[in-house]
Amino acid sequence: MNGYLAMPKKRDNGKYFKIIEAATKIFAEKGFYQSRVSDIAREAGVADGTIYIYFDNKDDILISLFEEQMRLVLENMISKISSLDDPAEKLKAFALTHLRLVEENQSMAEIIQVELRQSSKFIKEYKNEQFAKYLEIIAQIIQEGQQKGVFRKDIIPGIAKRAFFGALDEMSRFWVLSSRRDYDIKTAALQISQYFLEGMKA
Amino acid sequence: MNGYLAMPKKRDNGKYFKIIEAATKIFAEKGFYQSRVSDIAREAGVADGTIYIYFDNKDDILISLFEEQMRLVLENMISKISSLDDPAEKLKAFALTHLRLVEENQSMAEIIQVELRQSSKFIKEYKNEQFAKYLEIIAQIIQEGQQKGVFRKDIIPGIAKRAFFGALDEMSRFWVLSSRRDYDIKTAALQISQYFLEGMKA
Amino acid sequence: MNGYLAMPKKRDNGKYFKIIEAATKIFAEKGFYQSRVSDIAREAGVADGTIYIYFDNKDDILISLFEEQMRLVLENMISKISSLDDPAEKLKAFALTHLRLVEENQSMAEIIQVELRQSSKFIKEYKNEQFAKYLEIIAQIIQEGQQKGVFRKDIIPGIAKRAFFGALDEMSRFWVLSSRRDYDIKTAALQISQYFLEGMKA
Amino acid sequence: MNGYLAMPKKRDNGKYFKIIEAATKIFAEKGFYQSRVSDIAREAGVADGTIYIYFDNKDDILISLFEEQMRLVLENMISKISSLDDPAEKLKAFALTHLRLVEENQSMAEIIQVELRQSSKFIKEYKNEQFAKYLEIIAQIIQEGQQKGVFRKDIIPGIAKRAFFGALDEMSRFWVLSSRRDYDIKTAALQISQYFLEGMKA
DNA sequence: TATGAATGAGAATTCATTCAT
DNA sequence: CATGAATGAATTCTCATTCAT
Repeated sequence: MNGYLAMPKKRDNGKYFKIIEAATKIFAEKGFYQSRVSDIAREAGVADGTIYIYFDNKDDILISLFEEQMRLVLENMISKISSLDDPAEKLKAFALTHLRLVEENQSMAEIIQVELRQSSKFIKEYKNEQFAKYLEIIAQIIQEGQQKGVFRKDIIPGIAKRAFFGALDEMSRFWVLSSRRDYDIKTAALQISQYFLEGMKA
Repeated sequence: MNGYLAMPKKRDNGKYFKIIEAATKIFAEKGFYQSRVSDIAREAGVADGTIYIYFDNKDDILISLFEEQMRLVLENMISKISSLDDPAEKLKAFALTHLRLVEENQSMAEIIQVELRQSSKFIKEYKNEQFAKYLEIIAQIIQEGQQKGVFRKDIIPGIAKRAFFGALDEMSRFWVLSSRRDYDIKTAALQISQYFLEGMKA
Repeated sequence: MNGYLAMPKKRDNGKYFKIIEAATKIFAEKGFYQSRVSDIAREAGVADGTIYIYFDNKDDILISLFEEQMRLVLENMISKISSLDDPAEKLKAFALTHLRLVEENQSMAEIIQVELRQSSKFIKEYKNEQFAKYLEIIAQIIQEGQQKGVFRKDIIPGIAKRAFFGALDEMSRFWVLSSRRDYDIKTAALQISQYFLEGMKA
Repeated sequence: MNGYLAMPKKRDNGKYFKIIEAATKIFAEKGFYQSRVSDIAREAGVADGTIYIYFDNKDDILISLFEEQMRLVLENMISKISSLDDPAEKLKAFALTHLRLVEENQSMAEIIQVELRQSSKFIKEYKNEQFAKYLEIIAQIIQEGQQKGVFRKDIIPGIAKRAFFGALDEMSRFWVLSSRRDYDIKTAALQISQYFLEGMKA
């Protein structure tokens, strides 16, 4: 059932995901460059060499981990959003869902924030399509709002999507990296959505 | 005005800054971990060993580079803001100045965005102190606005400052990393300030 | 008989001992500080990195080499001595065995004499424990002789053991370092034992 | 008055000896290879480069230090011995003087013991003539004793000189390296001389 | 498939020595 | 003579990756 091209990795037994999980933990703890392949192997309970049966190299672990996770995140987000009609509600839902995902998945969030989204090595060489799709969800909400006449026409979706994502992202970075939690998720999600909703209101 | 203690070891001749400049270029090009100390030395036109007369180790180059730059950025931003009265104008000025600094100083911006986040915990934590000061400028503008009654009282400055910075930051990350420039700086700065100004208007 | 904990990391194949042997040769030839880890690796026929699978670092090679050898030397010496009854005969046997061990194991002897003394304080202190046991064999012979009434009671074993060992050691140092051999081993062993036996006779 | 050939070093001001003194302290503390030329320079209160005006290189410092000191030691020892007639008294005097010199000059003693006499690098390349002269003093005492009929004829001076020196040396190594002092110098010197005197008595 | 010992290229850092001032 | 900043060769150790078992 798995297409050859779309799923070139061996995933028969659980090892592929065991390694992904282990890498998620290790990368989040120490960062990509500080993490040793053998650390991941130990954490996953496999031999060093086994990693290279499932992944091409260390870079590939990071990218696979990211793709794997982003697929889930995108699915999750789309299902949450698509059941709603009102663009304003969609935006609020996006904010809340995003922050919740970060909270439920701290390690992954830290990796995406620190290692992957910002890593010049990867961001430059690796065409980050998953992330672009994620941003595009926001852009679509905004465009929909503009078509429905609830958001101002002069809002530039290409700017607003980044601004909105950046606002959420900075907030979650703070949480992820500082382990402090001054404001609860709902409050933060609401405040941020509010700034933008008011700011973009027609 | 700079205290003796804060002063880097030696700056007699221009070597200290020549190395900082070289490192800025190299780090921006290849990333911190991909950069070799000898790359920096070659770029700076000094011997490898000379680096270690002016810096303790590779990490110290990154930290010094950051400190050197943040001093300028903070000074610059404060001088731009303090000449204005209206909190709304201050926020707009912050946005514009921030994006301009990024543009004028691409390599440095890239390093701060990309490298300082993936570096060792020590550096991350170190960075946060300087960075916190920068964020605090925004918080102060917001509080001032609330006191003057131009911003809503229910805005939480601790959230808003991050949201606003994150919006700008995401925008500039896009520029820095993608080398595309779909929107000009003024447009982006205005749009982003506008979202927030409208969103926070009393 | 050897406890698990005292056992070097891995000895599956002969690599551990191949490296010890290679190091013995190289250290004896060039001295500890003049020897390169890669020299040892080449001599042992392994890759540089392989050394670090079996040893923690360069110092650890020297320590292991010494420990490995001292175990043999102590066992050897004790078995030679314990079969004898007369303290005078024991002392002669000690002298002869010591000089023979040195002769049969020139490289090792040179390392113990030369390198362990000039190495870091840690090694010096470490060495003393094993070495103390060796000296104690002499002290016991002397005490036994005093109890049996064949050695004078005013002999201080703590001084005599060092004097006797020092006499042998200086003799063997001469051999080891000079590669001259003016006197044969038996002659030297007998002369030296004689000085002391006469000197300590009751 | 200083012959050109015998005294090629510049010693005008006190710098030459200041450096020798500093090196003596530093080498004794950390060992030759662990000592940095700049450590010596700092200790001597001169610039790094100044060292190279007075010495050819780091090795040369060690050798010069040794020669300088051995000259004094030899002079001292010869003057002490030559005033005595009885070979037995001479041997006792040698032992006492040797141990006193060690005690009065701990740093130097440690260097001679650890760094120079045992250092394969130097001992092999550097023809240690001063040390040979020192040993020869002992041999002469023994030969004199044999001629006077107080020492047995079958004593081999070439062996006995080393045995006697080795006995003293091991004793002093113990003092120098362990910083313990279980027996006072006179006791040790007397015991050791006694062993040999009795052992060599005709 | 799975293993993990072995590999060896690679990189940060040190420090004896030089030489322009 | 004296200085000490600059040099750059040299060396230990790491770690991603391979491959014989």
